[in-house]
Amino acid sequence: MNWKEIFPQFEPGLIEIIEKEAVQRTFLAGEVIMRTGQYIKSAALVLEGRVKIYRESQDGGEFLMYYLGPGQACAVTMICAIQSQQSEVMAKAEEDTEVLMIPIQLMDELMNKYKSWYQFVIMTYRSRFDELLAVIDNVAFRNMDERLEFYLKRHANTTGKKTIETSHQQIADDLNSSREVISRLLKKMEQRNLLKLHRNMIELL
Amino acid sequence: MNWKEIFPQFEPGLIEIIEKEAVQRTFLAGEVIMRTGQYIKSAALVLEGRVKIYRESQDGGEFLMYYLGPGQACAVTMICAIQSQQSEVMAKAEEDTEVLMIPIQLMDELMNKYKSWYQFVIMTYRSRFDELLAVIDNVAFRNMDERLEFYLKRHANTTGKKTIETSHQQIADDLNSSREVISRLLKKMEQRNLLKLHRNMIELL
DNA sequence: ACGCTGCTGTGATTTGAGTCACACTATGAG
DNA sequence: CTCATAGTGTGACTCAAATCACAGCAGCGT
Repeated sequence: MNWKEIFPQFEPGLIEIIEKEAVQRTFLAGEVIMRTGQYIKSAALVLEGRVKIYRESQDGGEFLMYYLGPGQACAVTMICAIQSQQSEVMAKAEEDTEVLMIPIQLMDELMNKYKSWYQFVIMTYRSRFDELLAVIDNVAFRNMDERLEFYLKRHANTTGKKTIETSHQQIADDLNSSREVISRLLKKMEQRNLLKLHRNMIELL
Repeated sequence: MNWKEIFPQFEPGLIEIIEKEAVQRTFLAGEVIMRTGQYIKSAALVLEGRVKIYRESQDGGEFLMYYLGPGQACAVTMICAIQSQQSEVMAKAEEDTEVLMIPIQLMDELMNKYKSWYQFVIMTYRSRFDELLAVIDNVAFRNMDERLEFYLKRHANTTGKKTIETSHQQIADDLNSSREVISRLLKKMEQRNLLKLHRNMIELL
């Protein structure tokens, strides 16, 4: 996987230094890329696949915040990285995923020297911030049925497919709800002809 | 109000340019500093007073995200400002407040030229991000009673006082709940000797 | 003093969502 | 094929929170 095609905006000097210092890694579907509390030693740029970013509660709850696709990076990681702090979130590979790891010691230098990197980072902050605001909207203002609808649409958007291959239990976990509630709401949506239910798969209409 | 004392870390060159280009403004308690959807033409640094940052829902709900005190700036504003976009949030003066407005055209230049500004901005991102994560934790994982406790403690922290001068209705609005629920929960907390209720005032013990 | 108006207390009821209990599939391993 | 397992459907119940409906009460203007 050639990462230069995914970040065509990067300047030659930047590409050179990344080439020299960064490491490319592969994670299998389901593998945890970074856990809450772990010290961050590099910023991760996603090249291929999909990464889920979770917030964890004390009592084992996992609440999905957003997805990262190719060309995206996790703002939380970057912000933590800059100050070499611990991760506040958990990152998990949803599919087999390739990631470019950039050592945090480089961050300051890259920010100062390379306009394209600076802009990439600012853009990342902006878009992750927006996602967080959307998440807050959902949990603060919306009921479960609307949140579920949002979840399904977002999933479809990030994959580009109109089918969602996952169990009701997984959806319930991501929304910090319970399986029965999700099953019932999905049933209702099926009756409203918004989707069609299959085993381990939901087809949007 | 001399802002240089509030930002002692700023470099001389930075101070000079701010002195020349920035505008100082006063807002009265209750005044809206920035509304959702408004185009942002400057980044705002709080010098004195307290600012509440809200997220608004379509149907008129106002959900409190966090407070800004002296020396703090709103990350949302800055991020929007850098890309000259519309505000995603509403900012309201909680007390009489003084604010330093820095035109957005300067942002890029300041970021590149002044290390102290760069660090201030990164710090701002970091701390606002953390606050947002805390907000998400609360609405995603906590019940109303715990959220209320968090609300009161945060209010006390940002003001430094152990009394909170506000109505139950205002608290309910900030938490996107209803007045009766808040009144009842407060009553329970009073019975547990956590606080004492007065008219328009809550005394923490 | 009188009467508003805004703040607070409290019961009754409703609703959304979580929990419990259990039945019924598909699917895949052996 | 057969059994085990993971996924799904559904009713009954509980609980937190929102809503409805009032009733006091403090403070203020006249």
